[in-house]
Amino acid sequence: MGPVLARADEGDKRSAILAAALDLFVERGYYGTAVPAVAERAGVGAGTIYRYFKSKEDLVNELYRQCKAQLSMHVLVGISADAPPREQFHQLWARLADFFRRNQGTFSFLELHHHASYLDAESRAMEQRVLDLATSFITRLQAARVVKPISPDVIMAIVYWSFVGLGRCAQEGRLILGDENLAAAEQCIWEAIRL
Amino acid sequence: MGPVLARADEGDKRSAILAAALDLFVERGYYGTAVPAVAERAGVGAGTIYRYFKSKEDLVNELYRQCKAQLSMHVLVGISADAPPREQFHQLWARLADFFRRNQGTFSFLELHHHASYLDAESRAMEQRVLDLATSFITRLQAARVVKPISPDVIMAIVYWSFVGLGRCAQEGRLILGDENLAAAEQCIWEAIRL
Amino acid sequence: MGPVLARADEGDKRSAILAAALDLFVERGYYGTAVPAVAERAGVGAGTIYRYFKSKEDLVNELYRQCKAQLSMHVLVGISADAPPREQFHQLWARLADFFRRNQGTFSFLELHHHASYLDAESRAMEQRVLDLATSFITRLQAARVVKPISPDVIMAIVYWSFVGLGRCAQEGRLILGDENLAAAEQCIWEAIRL
Amino acid sequence: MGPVLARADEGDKRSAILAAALDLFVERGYYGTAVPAVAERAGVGAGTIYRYFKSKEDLVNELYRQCKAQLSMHVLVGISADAPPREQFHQLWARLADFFRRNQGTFSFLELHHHASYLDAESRAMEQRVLDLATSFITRLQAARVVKPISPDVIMAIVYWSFVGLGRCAQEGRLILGDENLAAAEQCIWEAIRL
DNA sequence: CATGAATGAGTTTTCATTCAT
DNA sequence: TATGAATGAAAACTCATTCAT
Repeated sequence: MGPVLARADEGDKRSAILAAALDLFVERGYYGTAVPAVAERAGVGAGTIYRYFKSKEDLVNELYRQCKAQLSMHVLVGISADAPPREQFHQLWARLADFFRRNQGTFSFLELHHHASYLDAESRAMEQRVLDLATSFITRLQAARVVKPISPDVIMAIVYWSFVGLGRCAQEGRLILGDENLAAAEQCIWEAIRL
Repeated sequence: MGPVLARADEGDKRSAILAAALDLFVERGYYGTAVPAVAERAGVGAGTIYRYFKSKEDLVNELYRQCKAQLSMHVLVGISADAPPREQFHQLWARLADFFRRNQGTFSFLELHHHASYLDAESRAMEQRVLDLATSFITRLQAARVVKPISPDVIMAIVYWSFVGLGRCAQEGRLILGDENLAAAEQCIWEAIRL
Repeated sequence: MGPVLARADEGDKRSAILAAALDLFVERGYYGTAVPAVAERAGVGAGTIYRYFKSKEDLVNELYRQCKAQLSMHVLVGISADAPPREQFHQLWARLADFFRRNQGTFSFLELHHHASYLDAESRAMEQRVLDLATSFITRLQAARVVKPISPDVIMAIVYWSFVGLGRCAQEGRLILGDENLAAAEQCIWEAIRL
Repeated sequence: MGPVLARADEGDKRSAILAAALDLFVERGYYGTAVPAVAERAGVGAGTIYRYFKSKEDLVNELYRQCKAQLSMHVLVGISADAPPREQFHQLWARLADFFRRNQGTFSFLELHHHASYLDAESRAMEQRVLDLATSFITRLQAARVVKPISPDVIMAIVYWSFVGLGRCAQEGRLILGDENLAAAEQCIWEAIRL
């Protein structure tokens, strides 16, 4: 077996561990999840996890960073900055919805592990970078006088956490996050923030 | 002394345990909090907790129900149903803010333990009752044609979770939840939901 | 209330505790029985037990001695020494059976706590006294050349433990310890030991 | 090395735990024996016991079944069914004595844990199988008109429990279970049951 | 590299005993 | 005298981590 395949295998194993950890951390929380349980679901030996991650804490932090990067890539990067503001907001909302539909686990994980005590400096730093990205997006719309000239954090909280709330309702089965509800919510939130 | 003081002492100890558990569950989560740690912070022996609560799970459920009741009492009960709709919404928002300011721990606890796997049937039932109360409040405003005629759950998610997001930003220090920001957010959310 | 009644009450309480302990020790064993459980079944406060007994170990030892005394009084004392030997043996057997029928709990307790590690010197001494009594009874029959001239302990083991075995079978429901089986067993054991 | 040695090691550890548990359960009883004490005597870590046994209850049940199987194999299986009845009984008695001499702990354990509340259905079932085996042995001798035609359970109780009693006396040091006493007791019990 | 048996510190929970009332 | 709430030491059991294979 050549080194290419070997590296692919390595990647596979690492990914399998991260995927298994994601599922279990969402289901049972960080402290509620045993490392051997992650190993079993990933189909690897318990010791193998320690080849790829220094500790359980390291694992959850790596996972957090990966998920955060995925979310911000998917949602924030590449929105057409020269489209009309309402269209930009529509794109943002649609990307959030798309990400949620395709990566419910990732979304739940991020939300449940928000600001948890075991997140390290690097994870906090990455969180800050994403926040900065989001803030600059809002500030641009405010500068164009299409979004209310209030604290960008207030705008951000409203947009992001409203969506989180909708996601939770959907997961609890109290709401179907179909096109209709998504469109209605989008319009609500737009009216909330537009000038 | 008489039984009055004795009962007060009993209540004191029970309350001390609940208060200590609230703090620690918010800081470290349910699985991350050891029962002796709760005991120590409450200033009682570890065994004493089991006089008042059947198990750690029982403790977290009792706490959940107490907090949920407190929140819904404070926020939903007693809003003047005959005031103008905008005024009713203002009262709701002000009560949320007031509750948050005075019971940040309670608020965080409820939000972190939302739909956790260790919540029992009774806690779920209480949650449902509070949801029903909130839904009927929204439905009334929709019937009066002052709130958008979309799924009440969407309205509820937007109002409640926007506030949760603001609370989180405040706790992380990214936002000061003063009168100005609160008023701005209130106006945003009103514009989000009003017809 | 006069001292007479008070003392009667005291006796009642002590007896209630001993009776409760007997039941529970038989059901769950010494280590398997909690002192508060004894208190509850006896209808007294947990602390009260420590007015009458120095410790759990003291309680089980007092109980052991009381039961042992009861058994030996009932079975060994007062057998007509001048009756024919077969009649003496019949009396012994009938008394054992009678005691078992009327005090199954006491009988089981004695048998289960035979030579347990928590029995103290006094209890062992009482056990020895009862053994001596039994031995002298057997030796007398051997001197009269009606019982086999072998070690009295062998005779004793056969008589007493055969009866214990019958009692156990009865308690497990595999045998009804009625007149018929008792008479049959008596005749067997007599033939076992008679010269 | 190969899997053969590996498996032998596994078996060694499991056996060490069972042997340690046997000793301690005999000395202090089930509830009186702490799992870490078993671990220490077995020379393994406390957690290791839970690799081999699901719980303390599982451990005691496995041990019970193993001991019961050993006893019945040793005593009941392979008695020459075509030897003269008195010789068959002699073989039985000699096997009991031999088993006792070589496995005092096993014998005591079985006797102390007879019908204990923590024995599970499988253990009870195995006990029943052994009882059935013994009953059929007795019934055969009764059919041949060499043993008294009374309830086989009475016969069994007399034979087995007399031996138990002798074993106890020996363990307490009140009796030496040498050839002489064994032969005397054997003759007694034979006279007890023979027609 | 990968494994999973082994471990002991840490978890939840129980209980013998004390002591304020 | 009687109580039962309070306690902390010790129980059963779990799990992050290591290491021999």
